[in-house]
Amino acid sequence: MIRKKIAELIREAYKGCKDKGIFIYDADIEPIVEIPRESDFGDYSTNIAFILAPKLRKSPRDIANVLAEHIDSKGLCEKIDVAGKGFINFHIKDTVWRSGLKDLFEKGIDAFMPHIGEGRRVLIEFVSANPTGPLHIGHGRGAVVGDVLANILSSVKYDVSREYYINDAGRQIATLGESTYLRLLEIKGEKIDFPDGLYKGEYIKDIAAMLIQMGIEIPDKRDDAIRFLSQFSSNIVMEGIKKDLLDFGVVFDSYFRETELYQSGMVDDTIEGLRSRGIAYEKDGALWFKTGLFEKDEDRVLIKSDGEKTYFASDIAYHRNKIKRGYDTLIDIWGSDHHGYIPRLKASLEALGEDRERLKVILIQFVTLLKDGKPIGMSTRAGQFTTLREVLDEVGRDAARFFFLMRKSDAHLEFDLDLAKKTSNENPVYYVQYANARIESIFRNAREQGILIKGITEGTQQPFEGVASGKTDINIGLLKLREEMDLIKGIIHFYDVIEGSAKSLEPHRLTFYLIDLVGRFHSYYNKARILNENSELTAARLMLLYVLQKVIKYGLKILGVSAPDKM
RNA sequence: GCGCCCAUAGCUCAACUGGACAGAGCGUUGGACUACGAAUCCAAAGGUUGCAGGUUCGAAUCCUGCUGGGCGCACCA
Repeated sequence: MIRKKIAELIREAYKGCKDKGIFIYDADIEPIVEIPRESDFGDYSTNIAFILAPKLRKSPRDIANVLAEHIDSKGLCEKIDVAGKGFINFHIKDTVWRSGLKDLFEKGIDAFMPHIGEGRRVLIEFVSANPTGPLHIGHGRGAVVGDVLANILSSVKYDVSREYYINDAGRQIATLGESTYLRLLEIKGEKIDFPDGLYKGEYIKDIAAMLIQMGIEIPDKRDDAIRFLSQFSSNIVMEGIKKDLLDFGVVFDSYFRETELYQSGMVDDTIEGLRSRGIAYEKDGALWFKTGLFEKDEDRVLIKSDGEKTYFASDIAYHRNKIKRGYDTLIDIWGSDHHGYIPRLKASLEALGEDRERLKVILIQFVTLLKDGKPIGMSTRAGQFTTLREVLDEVGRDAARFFFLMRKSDAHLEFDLDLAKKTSNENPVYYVQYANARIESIFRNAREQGILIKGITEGTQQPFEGVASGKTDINIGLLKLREEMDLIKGIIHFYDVIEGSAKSLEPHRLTFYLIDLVGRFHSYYNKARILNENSELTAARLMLLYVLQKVIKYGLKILGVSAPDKM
């Protein structure tokens, strides 16, 4: 909120200088306003003088001085000074921070959310694991990143949909059917030599056993049986996946099936479009896509010489379909091992006459599970992968989600099972949740002490009406400890964090913010008493905690982590 | 061989996308509860940001070349 105003002040000052003929450079400026590391450098700072220096042919320091003189802070700033070689530092008045707090108290958190996504539709496609086996830990990471990103984008008013793409047309499903078939024969007493390339997980045996238990008849002919079992097994597996996701707090708006693309003719249609534009050509009996027209990449096959279409073909059709459904931005969340696929998919969008930048791919790096300080290997083939379900059962949803959000997604993640399980100070999840519980506890004590607090409930705008002294007005001017100011500033930074997180598509920023925010609270708590002899001061401090708790809960809600009142 | 990603305190990671003296947590050492929850707080120690160059007012961040790790490069999915 304040940050934007600072940027505006700089723009105005710049314009003033331009109008006066002090600066002879016509272009508009987009000043970068940041929060300096050192508190001595003020609350906000800009490097605009450095940017302008080469254009104005003056020293940054001179430009900063002139600009600073022309900034009318409109009562926002205590002082504005020029430091270093040309930074302009803004020291915001404490009263401004406090009234920001009061605004949040009176109008609620939502009222000040930046509406940067207004009127824009986003489709986030994630997880999209083939229904051939249970979700493993890597899928879990992608699931959380996608889910939280969707929450973040929603909070800044994007119209967001979550979609799961089911590859149910390819060979993998047939392989699944074949695997089930063999297990079935095995249960019936046949000696089976299980070939490589089939799925060997225990869950296949479970499915086979289930078939027998339910007395389901399968077709006699092997091919028919496998076809039947493919469908049956993948449906069972898909149900399991949905259940895991649900328990993980991830719910999709839609499931899109690859077979639908074929049945509706969208794949053929798309291929025909590419062919007629001369972007697809035949060679060696196959149909190729001219990736080379758009990327430094090899041409790729759309239709194999045996007439079968590749995944690439259906993926193009799928993304075209997404655009047709009216989404402005397409976000795909993939495992990082698919990175090589990005150029050709973007190229295909371009080939279809779309803006390739509409597609944003977020890569999720691998997760290494640690137990007793040692990595646990995982291989789907060998059937000893570590499933999301196991991790969920082991450490719980809150810890699992939080841990996945503690790294930026394109970095490897070491997931320490033992640490995530600990209910101790080493576990950052509890650090944040504890703050909320602590605040709640203070509210409980306040009530017990007879400090009149009217409904600390959502939607009530004046929760502290009639605090002890009988006053309804809260004197926020009493909040002047350094720790109180740090906390207030932290609260107001929330909006910058959300916006930054939404623009960069980086959910982990919110996690770090929350840890930092509650750290400020814990320090404050140890420094000052909330409930004290001075009833006015008590009221002011309770109000501060009230708003703080709202922000913590809001943040945790976005992360999909619970905020228990007692723990 | 070509391409993408990563390398930051003993460990796990940040650093607002090029900003000012590189920050947290864990671990180590020392301190703070007979009033609001010690799942907390305060303090100290800990760094040539893998190496070598370059770009500029300024580089962990951008460019080049190495070293070491991950992943891609199918008429597979």
